[in-house]
Amino acid sequence: MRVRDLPLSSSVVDHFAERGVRELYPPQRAAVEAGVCGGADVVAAVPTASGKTFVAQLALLTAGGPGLYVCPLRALAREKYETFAALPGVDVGISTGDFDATGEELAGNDVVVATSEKVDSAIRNGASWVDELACVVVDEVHLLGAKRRGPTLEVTLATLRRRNPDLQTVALSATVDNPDAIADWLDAALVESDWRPVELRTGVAVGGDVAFDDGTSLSVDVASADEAARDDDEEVGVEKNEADGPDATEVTAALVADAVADGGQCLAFVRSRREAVDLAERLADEGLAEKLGIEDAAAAAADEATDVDGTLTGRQLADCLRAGVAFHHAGLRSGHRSVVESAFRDRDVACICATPTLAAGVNVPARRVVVRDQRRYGEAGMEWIPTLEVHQMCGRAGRPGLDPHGEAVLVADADTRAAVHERYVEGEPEAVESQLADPGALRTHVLAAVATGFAATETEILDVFEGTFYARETGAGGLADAVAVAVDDLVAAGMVARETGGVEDYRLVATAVGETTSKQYVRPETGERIVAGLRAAAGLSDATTLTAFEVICDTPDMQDTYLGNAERADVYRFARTNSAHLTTDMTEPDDFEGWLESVKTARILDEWIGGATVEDLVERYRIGPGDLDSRVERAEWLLSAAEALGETIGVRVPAVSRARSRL
DNA sequence: TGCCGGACCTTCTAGACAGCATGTC
DNA sequence: CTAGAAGGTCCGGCA
Repeated sequence: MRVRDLPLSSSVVDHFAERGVRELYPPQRAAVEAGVCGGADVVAAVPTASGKTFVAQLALLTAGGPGLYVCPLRALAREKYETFAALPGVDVGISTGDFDATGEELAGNDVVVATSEKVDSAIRNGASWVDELACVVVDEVHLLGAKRRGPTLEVTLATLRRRNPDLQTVALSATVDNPDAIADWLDAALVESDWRPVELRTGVAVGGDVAFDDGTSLSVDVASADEAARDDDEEVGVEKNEADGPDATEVTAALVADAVADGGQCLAFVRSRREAVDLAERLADEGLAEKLGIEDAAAAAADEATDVDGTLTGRQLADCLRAGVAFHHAGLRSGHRSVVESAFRDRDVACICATPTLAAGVNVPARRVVVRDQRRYGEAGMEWIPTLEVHQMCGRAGRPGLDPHGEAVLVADADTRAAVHERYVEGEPEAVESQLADPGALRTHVLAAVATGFAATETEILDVFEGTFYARETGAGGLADAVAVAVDDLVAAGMVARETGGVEDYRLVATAVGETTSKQYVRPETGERIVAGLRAAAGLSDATTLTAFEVICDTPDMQDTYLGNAERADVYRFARTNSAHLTTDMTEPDDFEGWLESVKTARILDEWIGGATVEDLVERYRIGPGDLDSRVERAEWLLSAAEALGETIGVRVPAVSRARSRL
């Protein structure tokens, strides 16, 4: 099947031809046969890099009306915005929290790219363009299984489809265990495929020996440092059994060096941020830049990193980059992240050592992917990383047109080899499960349904949820009790009121506070905490910016910052000496630990507006530069929500405005 | 007395969405 | 209930 046979304008056909796209990939053909170009609802569960974006473009271009492309990450939204904007004759708009593109101007676009939260927010704020859509494409739908963000995805999609029954829905998913359930939910045709443009082989490494799933194998020389270690073991005797091979880090280093010697780039995934940095520094000694002959470009990338800031992290990154290596995790500022990402795409970096950020983020394909750690510290101690996640890491292997094939290597030892192979090489990815039943998620979406006027009774709320993945899987009835609880909670929180019209006949309406809470896109618990905080602050004789920060940092919408043992006493003392400026009685909070963390965050933010530098704060409070940035960003948002809430309850706290303007 | 090595203890752990008005190029 | 790596501390042995 050829591109020019599709119902596309000749300029669009030319556009694709210029990029070498003339023939459809098998999964793309299957999507066309399923009717993406004819307005049919389609779910495509295919690997990353198998041409999902093209399927999205087909749907959007042939929809005969405005289209919406929903994706989970702002960085992804920008990436897609650029590829769509390159299409001839297509007006594209972007709408994410960090990107200016105001309300009604989106109505004129052929395609709008947005995050799911932004779409949800647009609906809550009554944006008109969402009702005029002819087509919605949801990228990474499997994320509806995500704890916090999954529910908003499914409720948003359900609402969109309910308000616009003719809406064409195209959902793109990673390969998961139950794509049929998703297709069934959307009444869509299912296209399933594990075809990839570049062959991918996955293997398990024990010592320097890798056994791939296609029967091939590979041996790399692992540094001799571990030989000595093995001698030591013998002396100790039975203490350690000889099954313990060389160190996983050494194996990883050898695998990276091997790929680079062959002219290929590598991605190495590890468990924690610090280990990503450690690995990168360890690899910096290998002279990878020389092996790839990229010294000059690597030095240029290092200079770019240096220009971002003078943080310790920035200096470490620059040093690594100079040696042709980089690390990547969420503690990096976005400036550093994009330096690393673009340097890698330009082949100016041989290897990135990363936490899972990179697995789900922007496109950074490599010749070889090494997954050093398959277990990670989680809620229940050491947990196996979900198969889906590991597959997404592995899926980054293989650059179309550049690599003969992609290789994914899972580093194990003799003890774990079988388990790793079974779980990740043979094993199926997990099924996607709805998280809507979570009480917190339900509260916010029940409030949104009431505040927007879509529902005025519990029955109508259930109607809204009827189109949800949860309802299709479990039956909407399963939600009835939980919704009743959510309504009670919201009434108790002063977000929703029952307007009685008869004995059993009452209507649910959002209170003024409930309405602005929903429109400001904060969770009900956050709105409640802010309202209480504002009232308390108004009663304080000396409310300062610290007061404002304490209130917004004590909400579930502010991420908490780690409070080390050594710091605890210090923060406690800080809280005591500043108790006149805090809205919380120190003997009161039932979650004292959590509150102390909030105080720490508030203190950081207060010093930030007081003129402290990133370098200083990062060092003194042991947080990543990127963590500081994201907290500042959130504080701006929450302070504006606090201002709006203050206005609706008629309580003015000047310190809030002061804090906000100084941010 | 001073240095070094090792047993033992302590610390720490992935990621990232949202509002809005005003100023600036 | 379940881990494991890195860094710090303290003690003992040795020159």
